[in-house]
Amino acid sequence: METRELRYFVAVAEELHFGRAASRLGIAQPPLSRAISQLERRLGVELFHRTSRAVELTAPGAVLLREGRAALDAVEAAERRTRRASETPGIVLASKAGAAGEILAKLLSAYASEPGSTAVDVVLCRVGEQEKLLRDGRADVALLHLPFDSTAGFDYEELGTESQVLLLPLGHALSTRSSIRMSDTADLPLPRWPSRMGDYPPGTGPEVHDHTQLLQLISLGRAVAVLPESCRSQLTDDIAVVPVLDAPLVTTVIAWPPHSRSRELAGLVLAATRL
Amino acid sequence: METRELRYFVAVAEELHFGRAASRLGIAQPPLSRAISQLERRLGVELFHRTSRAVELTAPGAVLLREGRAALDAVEAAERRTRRASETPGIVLASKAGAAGEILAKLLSAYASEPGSTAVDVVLCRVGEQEKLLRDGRADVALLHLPFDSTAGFDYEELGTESQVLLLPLGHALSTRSSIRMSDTADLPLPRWPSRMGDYPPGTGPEVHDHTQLLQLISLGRAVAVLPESCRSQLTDDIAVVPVLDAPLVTTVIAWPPHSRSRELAGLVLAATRL
DNA sequence: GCGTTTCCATACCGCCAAGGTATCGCTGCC
DNA sequence: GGCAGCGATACCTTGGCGGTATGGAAACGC
Repeated sequence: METRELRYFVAVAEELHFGRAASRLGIAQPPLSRAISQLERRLGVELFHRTSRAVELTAPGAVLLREGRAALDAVEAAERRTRRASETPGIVLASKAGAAGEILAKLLSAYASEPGSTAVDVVLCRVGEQEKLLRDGRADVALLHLPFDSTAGFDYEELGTESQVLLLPLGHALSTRSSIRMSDTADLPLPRWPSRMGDYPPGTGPEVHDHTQLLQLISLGRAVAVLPESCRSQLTDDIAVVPVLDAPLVTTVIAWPPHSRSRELAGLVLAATRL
Repeated sequence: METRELRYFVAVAEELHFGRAASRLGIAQPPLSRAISQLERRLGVELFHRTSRAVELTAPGAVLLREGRAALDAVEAAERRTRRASETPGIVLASKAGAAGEILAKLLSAYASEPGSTAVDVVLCRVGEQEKLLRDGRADVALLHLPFDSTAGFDYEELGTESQVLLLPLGHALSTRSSIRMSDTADLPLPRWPSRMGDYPPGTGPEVHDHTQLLQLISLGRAVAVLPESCRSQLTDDIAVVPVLDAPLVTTVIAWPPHSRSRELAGLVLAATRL
């Protein structure tokens, strides 16, 4: 199977519409139809149920969508990492924007002072995107937060565990409590994280993509949030903090793709575990 | 990058010889030369240092070899799993030949008696090959033994831990001891496992690929081995068993690729953890 | 019920690029 | 210096990829 065929298949599987998929791919619709049926013939598998009115995935088609996306990410990663290996040396670290600020700063300065360390580019991404960056080669290593992010398919080391606190706009009814329980947050406007990635509890409040955004919404009284207590260091004084007694503990981990074991990466991981 | 280009590159990188790589690929040498230099031009990266006498990988070339192999495995896995999804339903489980016999039998019968279970094909492979099978889609799930096999890139559940014993031909000087230490095995002909995969301690004895082979060599007095104690159940009576006090504990785990979460697989894993 | 629209499949054509053969050019060796 | 080994280059042929035009089936409107 060629990556071109896979890209075509994924486009059709995502759009469920040959015309739209074709224009997304920048080709005409007939060659796309042909390419797909050729792929089906070569695999000996029917990938789509199609009537002239609707296109839908078959069960094997769904398998190919899952596996094919992973394969395309792997190919993309190979290409990107090869290019990077020939250009500027250095490591790309992905982290959620606004999260892990303290530990990230400490890690960077600790690693920088090691002998033989290289440059570390930091990519601040949206919540849950670190996995994708790591998978498609845009990043070499990432800071994740269990149990929200998934370490599926990566090697990792745990860096620390912390409890969570509730962030409220100053003056909120609960802001004077010395502690609360998760059940107290049931009716509060907790943020809705993008559902595609990560495993964040669903909220009823506004949709947010990163912590900076979230903190601003809390200040404005439009949201509240349960976050790891290390976020205290970045709070403005118009946000109140209340410990949540029974929130799940959050573990910060440093994760990397299992086959990439460069010396630089090993040094960074070592520096991280020594924090 | 197309998978064809990747396959060509990997062939040349492994052979370090355009002629041999070309014949391995079933094409003539000139198109291969052209394809590689075209790949280099498109990537903007020199992948090989070549003189008319020798071909060797550059640093970025080594990166592409590592990442490219993983990518090709992922593509192959996508293809194979799609084909399998359309044919016979069922799960393919990989296990080392001759190892994990007892736990494997228990697992199969436990899962088979569950409601809604499907057929499980068992692939007995050489030591250390389970990872490769899991990675390229020939298997859906595997039994691994830590700390020898690597779970890198897989999800897994631990099934049990056991200590190790030394297997000796009957009549060997050490066979009457009630226990020994690793240091006592220093001069013994421990087997040499294929070094490509897994993390087995290097031995000085004959080269072996699976446990059946190994047991036979022990009977013949040509080797001794340190194995998990559950192997006792398969021993013939011409092999003596001595506990090794300070050998590393062996953990049997059931592992699967992180993105494949079918209901059947979940059932098998659940049955395994309940053993 | 018939025209219309919407989509995917088919037919046909042109062109690029992949593969083959022949040969060159460099290098190390007898 | 002749020769053998090996990668690069030159040149040709062709398969297949992409494009346009069109067919044909299904839903929809009036």
